Amino acid sequence: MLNKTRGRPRGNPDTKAAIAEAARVLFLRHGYKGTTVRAVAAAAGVDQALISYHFGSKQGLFGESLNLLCARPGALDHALVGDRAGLADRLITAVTTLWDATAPTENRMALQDDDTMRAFRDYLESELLVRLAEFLGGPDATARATAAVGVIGGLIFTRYLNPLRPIAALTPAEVRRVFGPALRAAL
Amino acid sequence: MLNKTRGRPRGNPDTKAAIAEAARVLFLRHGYKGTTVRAVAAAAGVDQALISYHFGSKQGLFGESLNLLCARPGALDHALVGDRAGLADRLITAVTTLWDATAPTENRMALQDDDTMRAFRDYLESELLVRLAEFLGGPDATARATAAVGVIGGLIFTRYLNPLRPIAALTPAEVRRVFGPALRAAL
DNA sequence: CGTTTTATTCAGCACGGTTGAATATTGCCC
DNA sequence: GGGCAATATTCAACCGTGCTGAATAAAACG
Repeated sequence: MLNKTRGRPRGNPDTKAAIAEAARVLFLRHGYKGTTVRAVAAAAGVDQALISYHFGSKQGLFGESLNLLCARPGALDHALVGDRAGLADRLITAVTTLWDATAPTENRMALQDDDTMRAFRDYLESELLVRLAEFLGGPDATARATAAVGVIGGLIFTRYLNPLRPIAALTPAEVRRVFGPALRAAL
Repeated sequence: MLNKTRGRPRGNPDTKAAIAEAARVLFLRHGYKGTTVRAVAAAAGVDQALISYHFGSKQGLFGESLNLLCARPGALDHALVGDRAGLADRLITAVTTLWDATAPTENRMALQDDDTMRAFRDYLESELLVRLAEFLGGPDATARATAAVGVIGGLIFTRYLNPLRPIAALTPAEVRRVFGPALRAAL
């Protein structure tokens, strides 16, 4: 696209990382649909085709550049150790700290397109739910984990994805107080 | 597209309604992104251009063909009369019957449309929340109503808007059993 | 050194939403 | 009732998007 000579470049620049970084910024700012492959390529100073080459598809780019952030594996891990009594509070705290950090108020609505939803869903379903059930143990572990995921999903939805003013305005401590009983009941 | 003579057709066929109906079916079956304007036009037996003409845009079509179903006002009203003990169950039942009816089993769609989200949010915020707080009464009525809306929002989100398989697969009775404790705790 | 592998640009395809022009029908007004 | 604007429709084309295959140049490896 831009007169950079064809063929492999000199040195070994980590172009893939550069693309991923540019993509991360743009995805957070404009959402999935609002970010074109060409725009990412331009921001990274490379040709559009490189994205397909390195990441296979726009989906792949999205996953590799953002999943680390949103569905950061192990982000909730330290909530899943310790006593059962404090579990609910630890989970809520983990959720609020994680999301309050990654989504700085303005850019929350950008996470509303369907591909983000899918990534998020997969995370809740195959990561959080099974881990929780594992941690809980017992006969109705799955049912209780399901209920808990429902409550946590509700928190994330009503506070971050489609923020209701009264819920988004709460401080983390208030969130704990408001959602705590429900989550404890679910577990 | 198909050799139908150009210009205005005979009689006054309600083509706009036909398009909306075809769109409703396809949107429910394939979701927003998976439904092309051309496909809707073909299903309705008209030219693609007509949908821009009648609805302005694909978004507009989406809104007009589906919004009526989701934001049905007063749908939860009869849950808000009666004793406090059965309130949680009545609310959950109202939600499941309402949404199970509008989205035929398998193909729950992802409502990622901005306008739909906003309408839904406004409904939860200014209808359900204040009504609930009113019904509950007492000093911390608002806090408890907020928590309840969070739980209900979680149910709707994880079962209908962005359906997690384990939750979407539950029967209404199971939903009551799983979400009941959390909602009762919130109230 | 020669060969294979890898990283890159370039040109272009296929598809999706939208638009402007052409055209036929209805509905209104005198 | 006849003329004329408004309306509803098709057709053809545009522009942006994600993606792909060919060409090419540097690196990696023997």
